[in-house]
Amino acid sequence: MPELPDVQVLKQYLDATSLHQQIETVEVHSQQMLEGLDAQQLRDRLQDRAFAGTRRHGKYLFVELDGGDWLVLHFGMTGDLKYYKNVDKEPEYDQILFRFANGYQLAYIMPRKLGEVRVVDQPETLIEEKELGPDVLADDFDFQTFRQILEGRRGMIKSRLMDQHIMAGIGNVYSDEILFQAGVYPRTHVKDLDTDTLGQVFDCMKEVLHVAIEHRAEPEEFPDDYLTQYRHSDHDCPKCGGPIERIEVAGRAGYFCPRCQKKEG
DNA sequence: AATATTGTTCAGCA
DNA sequence: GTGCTGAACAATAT
Repeated sequence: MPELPDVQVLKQYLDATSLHQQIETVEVHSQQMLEGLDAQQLRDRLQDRAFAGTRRHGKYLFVELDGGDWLVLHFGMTGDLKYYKNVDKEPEYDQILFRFANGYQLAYIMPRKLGEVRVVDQPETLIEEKELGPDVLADDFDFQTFRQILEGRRGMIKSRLMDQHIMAGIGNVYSDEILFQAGVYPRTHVKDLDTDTLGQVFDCMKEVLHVAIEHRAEPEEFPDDYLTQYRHSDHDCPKCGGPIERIEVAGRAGYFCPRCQKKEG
């Protein structure tokens, strides 16, 4: 479930393993995720160059090439990265392989092939093209910004949190966790949230995302009162012990506790 | 064997 | 313009 925290962990992983090594070749097992260029063109753009650094915006990871271009990686719903040397460590569903001069390789893993890989001149090019809102963990994304973005907007808070066009990074799973920690019913309309409650949502958003990153985005390691690791089982609410309910919001399954998340704002 | 997932995009509609 | 719904995309686990 690569949402912001997952992508941030992947960024740290790539930083720790794959920077400043000469790329010998790029092996493309499926072209399906390539956007705007084919396998040969991708190889030509990357060969004999090195990854120089990374940036993240929302759920997108940007990898700077030492020649100036940027590789864009989106992980869809099932994407992952793995850095390894020996064939016995080779992961399944490695759709694109970046082979380095030191014998190691970085695999772009994507079992369900709904991802995106491309090359742009600047991250801003992609951000503008996709019309992405500001990254919710950016330093200048403060409560003022959050409130202004939501001001005058219609619809339900869960939908707006997941709207990449107004703010980027939050998906289905973390929107549920944020609203659970904030004690806000997912279907509450934005216009019905008073300033205090909105502040609560904002604080929980920053908190949940930071905590998730600290725990390497692995739900099993999250604090005991987090909902994420229980959202699929028939587990009771980790805060009050009551039953967890499932609802449809914006065409997706949302999980919440009716006792802890009251319907008024 | 049908169904639920996960994110993005787009068409159609209120 | 805004937002919702449903479909499409892929492939797997249950």
